[in-house]
Amino acid sequence: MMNLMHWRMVVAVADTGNITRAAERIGMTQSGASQALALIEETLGVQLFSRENRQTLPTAIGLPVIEQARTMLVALENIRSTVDATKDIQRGTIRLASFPLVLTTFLPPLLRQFNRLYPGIQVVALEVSDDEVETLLSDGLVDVGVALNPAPARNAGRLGRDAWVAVLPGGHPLARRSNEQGVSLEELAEQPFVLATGGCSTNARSLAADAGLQLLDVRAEVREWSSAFTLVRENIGVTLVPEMTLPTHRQGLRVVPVMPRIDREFALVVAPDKEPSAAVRALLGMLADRNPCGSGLARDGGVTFNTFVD
Amino acid sequence: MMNLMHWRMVVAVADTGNITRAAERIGMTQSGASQALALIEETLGVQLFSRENRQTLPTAIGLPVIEQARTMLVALENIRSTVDATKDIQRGTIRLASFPLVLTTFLPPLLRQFNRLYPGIQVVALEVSDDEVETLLSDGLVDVGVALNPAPARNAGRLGRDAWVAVLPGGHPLARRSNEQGVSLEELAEQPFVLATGGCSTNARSLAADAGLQLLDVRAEVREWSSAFTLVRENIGVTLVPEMTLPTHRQGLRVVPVMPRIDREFALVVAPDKEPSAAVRALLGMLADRNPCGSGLARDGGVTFNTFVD
DNA sequence: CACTGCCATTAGGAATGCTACTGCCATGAT
DNA sequence: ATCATGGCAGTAGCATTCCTAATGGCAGTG
Repeated sequence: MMNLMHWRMVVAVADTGNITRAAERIGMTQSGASQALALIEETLGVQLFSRENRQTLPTAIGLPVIEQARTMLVALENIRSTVDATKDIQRGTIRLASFPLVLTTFLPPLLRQFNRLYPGIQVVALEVSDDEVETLLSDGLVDVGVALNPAPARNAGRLGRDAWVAVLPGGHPLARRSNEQGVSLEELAEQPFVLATGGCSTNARSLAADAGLQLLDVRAEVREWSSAFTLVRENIGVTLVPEMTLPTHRQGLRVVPVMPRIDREFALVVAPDKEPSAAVRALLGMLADRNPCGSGLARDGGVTFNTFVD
Repeated sequence: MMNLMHWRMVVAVADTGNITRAAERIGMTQSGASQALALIEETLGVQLFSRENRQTLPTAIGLPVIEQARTMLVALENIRSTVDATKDIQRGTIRLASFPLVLTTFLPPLLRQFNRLYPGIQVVALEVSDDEVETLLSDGLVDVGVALNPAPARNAGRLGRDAWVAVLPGGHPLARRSNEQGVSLEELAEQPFVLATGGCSTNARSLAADAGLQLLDVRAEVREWSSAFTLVRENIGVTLVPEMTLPTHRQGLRVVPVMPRIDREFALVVAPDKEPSAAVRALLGMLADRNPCGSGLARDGGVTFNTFVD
């Protein structure tokens, strides 16, 4: 009763009204068909067909049973077509370009879940500077990239947003500012400064320049955020970093919001005027699914990686 | 992929997120579960689950497949409950009382089809006179009986109707009557008469009496219809019989309608104020199914029988 | 490091399921 | 009557499937 082949027999007999023809339709012996039927009837304890003289017809109990058997076979057929219809997301490769910050914060959980849902699709993440992403996309060297504040018209999958915050030594005069008041970019630019880039062209210096300012007293320029925090602890200067790069242990540090806020949004984008592959659409679809419901995306920073492999 | 047990595994894994627990839920080894899953995935050529660190979760393709698998299992469960719910029509006996005419005409095809649809139910037919049926019913000696012109209020299954016709020797004066004009009961009652009863108390004599007449010249009284036809052929007299008893070969006979028509309706009835069994309800249900659509009930007379056995 | 939870793999034995063959029954033709 | 035919059931045996038991690998965790 647990063998779907037997139920195929039941349906075939119902269709043909004849065990012998049902058997050859399925490609089996008449004997096997007869046995299959008998086995099912015995297991159910019910006669499903009346063996008439020249035909084998369903009984009153057989009729609804046959209907359910058809349902089972239709479901099986649906499974087959579902699998066939999803051939394009069964295997494949997505080349992804991202700058380090997002690559180590937003992307890991996303790509982890993507890899869970689409284990056949390999995501190759390329760590680049933020200003290289668009070039790679339009050159077709990557399929999807991380963009900052993308144009709304663009087919983008929102990853999240973050704000820049000031990090000061514990004893610094500005460290007494309340979280509500915060500090301004002007105030920060005047302080002895530890410039951290995180490998990004968007950094404290470019932000200041955007605001018509310049950092007046840069005491150090480092690539790693963690290096900057160490230097701030040592009272070398203040720094300005994306909120999400903050370490969990912050002894000796004071984090103060920048006012007015400097926000930016991260999103996955594809090359304009290019049809994304089914795999890429699946990746963007995951973001579309989860963003309306708000986050669900846990922070999971600190991981360094280049490739997600099946 | 053709083994429903495997699909039970798939669903159980989806439910528990854990192959080991799924296995013990179904009462199988972890090893077997793992193999079942692997077999299905291999046959489909698709990975349905991602083996995460501590749980086994469905992939994007797995999700719809699992849904269809559930459909299959639900259908199987429906089959089980259908069978359970029809225990009362799987075996049983119906005692049926009928007078010979209906027993040999309307009932054989009906009971044949009933036996096909409900092979577990034995129908024991009792051949009685028409006036005994109601007694047997109310005494509980039979479950269902054939009635003539039952009250509309009664829970009855219509079998069909027939009309009485006159059968005359070929050279008889009344034999020249057109089918439209027919002959009247009065005219017939005056003729030399062959009285055929068919074992029924409703016969030519009782019909005449109902009309305030009497048969003036009864030359023979026989039980078998066929005997009456022979006697009519021999010019012994005329006779009055139910239409359906007419032989197929009618050489030497002239069949003329009786005007005004004398009709009667046959129906299966149960004892009043008694709840019929499920088996009897099934039998009456068959008549209800077929009567609105008009007949379909082929004539199949001439068979003498008492019992229909599986 | 040991330990645990979870899964895959292997080998072997049991059960299942199919085929080939035979027999039975009813029907219909000769 | 007899035979031929069509359809189903029963049996033996073989091939396959499928399950269990045991082992090993891998990733977290104390």
